[in-house]
Amino acid sequence: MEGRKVTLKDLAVKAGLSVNTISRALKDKEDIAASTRQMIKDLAKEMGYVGNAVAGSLRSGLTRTIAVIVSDVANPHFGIMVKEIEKSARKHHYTIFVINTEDDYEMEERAIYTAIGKNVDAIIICPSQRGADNIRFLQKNGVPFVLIGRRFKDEPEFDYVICDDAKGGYLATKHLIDSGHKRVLFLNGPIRISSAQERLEGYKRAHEESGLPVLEELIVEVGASAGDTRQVMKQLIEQQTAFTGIFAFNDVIAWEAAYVLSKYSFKVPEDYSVIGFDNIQSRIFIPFQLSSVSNSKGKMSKRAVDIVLHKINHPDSKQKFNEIIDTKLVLRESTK
Amino acid sequence: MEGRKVTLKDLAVKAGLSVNTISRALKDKEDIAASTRQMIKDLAKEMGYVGNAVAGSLRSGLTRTIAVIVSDVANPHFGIMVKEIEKSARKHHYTIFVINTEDDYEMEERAIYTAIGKNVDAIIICPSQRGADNIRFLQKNGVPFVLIGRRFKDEPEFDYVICDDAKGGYLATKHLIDSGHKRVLFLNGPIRISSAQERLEGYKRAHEESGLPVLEELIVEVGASAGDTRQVMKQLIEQQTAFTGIFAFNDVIAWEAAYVLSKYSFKVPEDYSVIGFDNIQSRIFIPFQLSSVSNSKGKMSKRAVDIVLHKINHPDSKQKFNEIIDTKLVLRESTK
DNA sequence: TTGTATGCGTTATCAT
DNA sequence: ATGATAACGCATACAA
Repeated sequence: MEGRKVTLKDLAVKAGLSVNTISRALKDKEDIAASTRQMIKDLAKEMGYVGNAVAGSLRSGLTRTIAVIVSDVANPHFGIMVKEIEKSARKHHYTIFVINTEDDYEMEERAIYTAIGKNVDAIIICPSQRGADNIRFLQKNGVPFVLIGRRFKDEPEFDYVICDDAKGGYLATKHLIDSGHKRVLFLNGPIRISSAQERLEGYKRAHEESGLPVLEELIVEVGASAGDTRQVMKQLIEQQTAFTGIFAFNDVIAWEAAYVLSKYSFKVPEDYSVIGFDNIQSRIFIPFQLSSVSNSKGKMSKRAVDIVLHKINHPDSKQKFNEIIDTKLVLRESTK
Repeated sequence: MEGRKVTLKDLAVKAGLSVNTISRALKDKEDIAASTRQMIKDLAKEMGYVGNAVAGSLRSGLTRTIAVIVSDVANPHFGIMVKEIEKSARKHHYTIFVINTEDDYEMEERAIYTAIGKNVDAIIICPSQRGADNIRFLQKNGVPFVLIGRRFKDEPEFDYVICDDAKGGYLATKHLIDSGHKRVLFLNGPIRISSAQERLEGYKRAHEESGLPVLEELIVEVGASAGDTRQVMKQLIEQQTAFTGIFAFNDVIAWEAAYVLSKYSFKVPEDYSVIGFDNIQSRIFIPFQLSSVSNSKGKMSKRAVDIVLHKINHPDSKQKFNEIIDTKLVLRESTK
């Protein structure tokens, strides 16, 4: 019984009834004889009928589909968020498109066009922040959307869910300082990204509060591409830059930094304390017990779904969503 | 200019032309006056028009959408595959739905229904293997699909792309045996899964070739849920099961095993050699240099996309796709 | 060069 | 209780 998909029409012909009777029987409408309804349902099952949601959506205008646009699902940070978003969306009978942008502006633009073209009911996007035009286009287009993980401070109109990056950066840095580290290296992410800016704020505030100077040579930007951190760390070590603590923008960078240290026969935490951000350890068990900042990706993801669902269901609501999920320190064995 | 999405009709009204003139102008058909075309394009841009691909797909029957159904995107193994699939699909102007099954049979069934209902052009699925009915339904339904990473030996009709699990299991085990390990613990995945069965075959073959006995007490099944491996490892250590080498079904399990060993103050590779499967290290830099078996997830993913595209474009082709991608050993610092 | 009619699969409305 | 018809947005065939 392979080949073309079975349609309502096929069932109608087979049953000798009208398309519309079939449709309503399958939808459990009251005005269809119970016997007819049962007969039709049996037939549908037998013929392997699966409703064409696309056709239906043409009428209703809703596709029950949400686009999730992120840098890279292979990065555990986003992989976890996408998983949580999918799980939450599925509960509400939504399906998700996943599109990666590699944090590239043009890919982001194409992703947005694709999503709109596919008539998604909403978009959850972690913006590349190479510019705001893509997001402005979204806004203008009227598709409900919410930013996740990053925000535009200059664009108060864009709804977002982020974690408390400033607090996270503060906590991590303060922990190192309180443990006696006077020179804390910050391996930060690209500074165009709001979370990098805000974690840096936290880093600075922790220094100021402790009366320590913020040293520009200890604030280094590393790219997202694997291996970049290795390069940077090697150089810092070779030129004997002085530091004893390391705060990394995320766990992946922290791991990589720790690896380089071990290559130079340094021990963590004996010689260097290292702390990351993301707390991926709570999801994937890695034999390097990295201290980190937990940013509740599960909560962020769920909120993002709730927000877009709210916007879908209340198109006229003017409610603003500027949500900041709390962050907290998770100490393991890489700091002392 | 927020609100409803702009349609061809909106443009038509605004331009004082028919819907169809607009449609063809935007598609660069030859029979539209160059001036009109330009005017329409400018208008479309100004009004933020984005074509409704869904409506079009109702006519063409094609949605340019592929469903990717896997256990869990948050697992780096699947995260990497999904990323590669998306990348490859995007090149061909396809968008992907991602649905997680948690390896649950009913969630798998719902995932398949959802995918078919959304009219996807094809499905790439890593089956839960709790039964073959779901896949048989797919087959019956006529949606092009291909299995990825797992296969059904009893169902030669199902196309698949897998890696050479038997060879991988053999290579990993043989490497440990050749290094002098006489008792190799196999922390295997759920045995219902074909890749677990086939890696086990390799494990056994390596033993037989070396004249070593296969000891049932050294073959242990661990669940996918995080923490499961910890439990199992603790028990094995506490009851002083004798082994010096560990071959793990995947890197995540290997990491977790290594962690438990370190908790008991054992050293890797001095006290125990550990080898995993997946070679995630090549993508994510982790400060624990795990030896592993590379299964070319990038290649598998690309082939999976190529195969379903072939099936989409040649609906009448009877070509069978039973592809086995080579595996190879990648030695790092966790074995000796 | 442009407009009109039709159909994709479904559902809502209005008949019968 | 069931059937006929229109409509969703677009693309195609054909008419003007």
